[in-house]
Amino acid sequence: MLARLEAQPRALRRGTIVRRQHDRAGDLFIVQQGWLHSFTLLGDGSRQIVRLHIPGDLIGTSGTVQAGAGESIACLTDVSLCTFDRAVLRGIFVDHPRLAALVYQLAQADLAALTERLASLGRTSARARIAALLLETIDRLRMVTPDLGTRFAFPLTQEEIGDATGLTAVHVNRMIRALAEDGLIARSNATVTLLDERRLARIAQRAPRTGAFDTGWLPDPA
Amino acid sequence: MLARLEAQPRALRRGTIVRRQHDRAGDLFIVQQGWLHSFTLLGDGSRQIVRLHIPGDLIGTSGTVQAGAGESIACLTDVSLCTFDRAVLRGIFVDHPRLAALVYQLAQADLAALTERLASLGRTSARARIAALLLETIDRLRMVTPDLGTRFAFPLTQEEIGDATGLTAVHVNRMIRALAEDGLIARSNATVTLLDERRLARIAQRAPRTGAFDTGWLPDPA
DNA sequence: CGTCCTCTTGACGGCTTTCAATAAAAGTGG
DNA sequence: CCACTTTTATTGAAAGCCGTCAAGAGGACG
Repeated sequence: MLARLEAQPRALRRGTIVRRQHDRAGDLFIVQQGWLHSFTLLGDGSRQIVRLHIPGDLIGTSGTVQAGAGESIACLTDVSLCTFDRAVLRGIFVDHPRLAALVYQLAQADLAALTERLASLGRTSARARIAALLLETIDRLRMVTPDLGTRFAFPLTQEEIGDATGLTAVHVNRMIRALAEDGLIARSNATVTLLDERRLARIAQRAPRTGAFDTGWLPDPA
Repeated sequence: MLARLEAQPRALRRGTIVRRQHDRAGDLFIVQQGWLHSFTLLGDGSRQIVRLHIPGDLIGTSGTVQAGAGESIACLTDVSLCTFDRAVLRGIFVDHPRLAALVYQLAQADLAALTERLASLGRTSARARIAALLLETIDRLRMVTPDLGTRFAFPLTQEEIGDATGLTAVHVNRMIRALAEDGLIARSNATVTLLDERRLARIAQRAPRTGAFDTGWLPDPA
């Protein structure tokens, strides 16, 4: 069933807008390669990046509630994307209850991530927000690549980092630079190395991570 | 099926903590009366209120992903709460696919709400955040009470409003007071009246609201 | 009737934004 | 592979929004 969803990938260039806020949005996507971000535009034109998407993510699910998408989705890098209609979701809910419950768990995981980001934007300093963004990102990458070290590609401009953390690009620059001077991170090209995750976590005011998905309550495999 | 979930309500006093962050959390709740809020505590002790819960809400769903709850839940007023085990959810996914899809839509609606709040905290002023909180609240109340006017009970202290909007209680006071002086809202006791929703929406930098739930893709009723 | 919580107000300081200018890097077309 | 353009990164100075600190008033509750 899952394999069927990942048929016919589509190739998209960096900068491509996959979906625009308020578009009719019946499609879902699975990211096969590359990074994307979903974002909202406010009345004054400012942008808030809500979520980063990496390979393996199921995205575009907001179209399952209301016909109009609540957020835009765009490519941060060149991307390979698999598309399917939300009618396929119906089939999953009808014929594959365990898989449906897993999809539900994905939504709950997204909620948990947004919860954490909300606390970061609402209650922590610029320095803390950037540390939190880096830690969240490496954590997510490690779910896909468990043997990932402390170094990873991070294809965001400082302006995009600002839009993700609620800061200006100028201040992002100062804070990143300060983190580097303090020996907490190192940068080269679009790659970041976390030199002291323990201390970064403290700076980010991070609550201790909880473990893996709990599949105990799920329906039995069909 | 739904009626079965709302059996045996439990009465809780204002201030009661229903669930604590990192607790084992297998239960779900449906709010029958009263308001609650879910929140996270950060490393430095500051609090971020993530979500307000009103009668009709299905809450505590984060426990369906990981054994440890990611957020705490507490009562803002005296509350009447219906509890059921998440094993019941399994039954829904197996035997009631349409209902399961509706539960999934609820999670997506929560995601959309959090998305909007994230943009509010990340990209708007103190004045805008408070306007946004009031508008979001009245919109949600209207989903349950369509004939609600412009006046509603709002049982949050200014400190709690601050924790919801990422501001200090002192500054919340100044902004609320300013909104009242500008003829945008009126207050008495724990009740708020929105005097000019159009202008409030502009101040809040709000994206235009999208319509009702789209149930077109859902499985047919059993 | 006292205590605690909540609301209110003023002064001051700091973190972040804004404005502006330059350097460096990346992308483009010849 | 080289000019040229556009994007991105970097740095400084000044202003502003919001936080912190402090103190007092009003209400709720026991």
